[in-house]
Amino acid sequence: MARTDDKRDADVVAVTEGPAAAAGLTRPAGLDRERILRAAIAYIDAHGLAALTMRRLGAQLGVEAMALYRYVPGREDLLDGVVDTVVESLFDDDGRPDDIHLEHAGGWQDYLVRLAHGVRRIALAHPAVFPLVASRPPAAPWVRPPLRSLRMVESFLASMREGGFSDQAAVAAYRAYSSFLLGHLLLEVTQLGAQVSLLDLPEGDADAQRSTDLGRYPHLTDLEPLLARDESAVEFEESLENLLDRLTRVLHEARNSEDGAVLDR
Amino acid sequence: MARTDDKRDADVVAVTEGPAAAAGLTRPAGLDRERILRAAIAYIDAHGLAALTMRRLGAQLGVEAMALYRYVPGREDLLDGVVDTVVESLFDDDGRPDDIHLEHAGGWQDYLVRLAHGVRRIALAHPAVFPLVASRPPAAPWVRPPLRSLRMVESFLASMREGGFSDQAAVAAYRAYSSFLLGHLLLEVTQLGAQVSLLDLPEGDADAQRSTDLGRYPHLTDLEPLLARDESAVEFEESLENLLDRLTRVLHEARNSEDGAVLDR
DNA sequence: ACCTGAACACCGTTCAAGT
DNA sequence: ACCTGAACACCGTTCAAGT
Repeated sequence: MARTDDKRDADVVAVTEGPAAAAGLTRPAGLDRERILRAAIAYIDAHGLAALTMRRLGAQLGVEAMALYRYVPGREDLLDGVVDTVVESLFDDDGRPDDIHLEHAGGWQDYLVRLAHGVRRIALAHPAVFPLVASRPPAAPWVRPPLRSLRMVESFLASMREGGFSDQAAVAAYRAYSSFLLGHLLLEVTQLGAQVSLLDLPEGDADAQRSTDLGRYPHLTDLEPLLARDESAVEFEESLENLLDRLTRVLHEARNSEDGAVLDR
Repeated sequence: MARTDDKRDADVVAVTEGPAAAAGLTRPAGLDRERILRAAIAYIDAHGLAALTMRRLGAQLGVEAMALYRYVPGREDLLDGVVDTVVESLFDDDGRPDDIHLEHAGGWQDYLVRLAHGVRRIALAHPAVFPLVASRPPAAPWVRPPLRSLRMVESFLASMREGGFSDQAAVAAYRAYSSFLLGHLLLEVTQLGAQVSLLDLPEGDADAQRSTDLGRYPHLTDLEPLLARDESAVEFEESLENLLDRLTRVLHEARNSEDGAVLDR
């Protein structure tokens, strides 16, 4: 479905900044791993992950699919690259004036808040890409949980240690924090996708969804208006605050009773 | 890769209980939506999601791929069925003597603990299937977050209301609980997959992973032994307990100050 | 050096045909 | 009624060939 034979839209990538455009030779060719990755992200954002094929991505770049293999070993590696690009975009301050670099200037609590908001921002900016973050095998599998961005893990651990967390507490904090972030954002992003796919994919059986007989589910029926409300942003802030409170408590308790009864080794 | 031409293993489904096996006619044919779904789950567990194709699933069942379309509208629908089957397996007590039915007998706290353990059990039993739970579009998209099992949402809401939670508090609890559960289990399951894929997919470049130069990541290097420890089970219990404490606090606060300053509407 | 054409082995899915 | 064969449009990927 959704044929687009009538309209050639091979200029999605033309939405670049413009500095290299004046060079003169970067228009149709100038293939490049980074350009391919950016095009892939744009394509996934526009058409969904399932729609991204090597052939279509090639066409989008004005080239045959086979040309991509000069710069990318294969489709799986391409997806890894997409995830890495999106995650790393946290660090190159792309025009965000406020929460500039993710340094640990304002203390660990401020850092965790800024990091959470940063990750949420990229998740909402690329809702169709974000699930990949959770499903791709990690860069360093021995890190539990593995987050694919070692740079982010490193930055996290540094902040917590600077903030006075013991080694064990820093690692425990990393785990609690990353599972909170992943869980919340994945659900939020799935919601976005669900709303879209209702108007998009099934093409007209939106009532088939509503006709799910809720007769057997009185509480669900009853609470539908509350359940349907989108409180994601508020809940995100509340959960984040709660997590910070918990971590702060752990830190203070450890300071008062100055023995290491946390874990062995 | 991983050719298995030498061994015909079309009897994966033969691991059924045995009552209908005595009927005599269920051996090679007897195709059936439920049988197909069970075979699909077994296949994903054994070979991963990416390896599941209609053709291979057909072969597994001793049939051409095209025969499956009599019982399943297509691959996407098949995957939905797989998710639903796995999630609903929570409710048919499949030989678990202890945490029997998910009724709200022991109060809502006991219920939440049993539900969490039940979901964790099926996640760990089908680690390759579980990510689908998070990525498939939900049955009722207007439920936020959408969990694909309306029965589970209904059961959850009933328990909380019985426990004295207001409508708003019950819905808020549902959201906090489901995002905790999803986040934790997804990370845990990803870890499992990462360990497996190291020995499985790349076929010998396990050192390529370790050779990721950690020189630029001093904290990571430093904390490697702690980060590599699998404390999933403990962390799961702790996070769950913490969530329950929080919910209990909310409930009591609401009882003491008997006004509804929670939300508007 | 960089891209293409043709080819290979595989997909999901349809449908007329077999039994 | 239930399954198959052949076919269609599409995949990812390889590789010799073009420029």
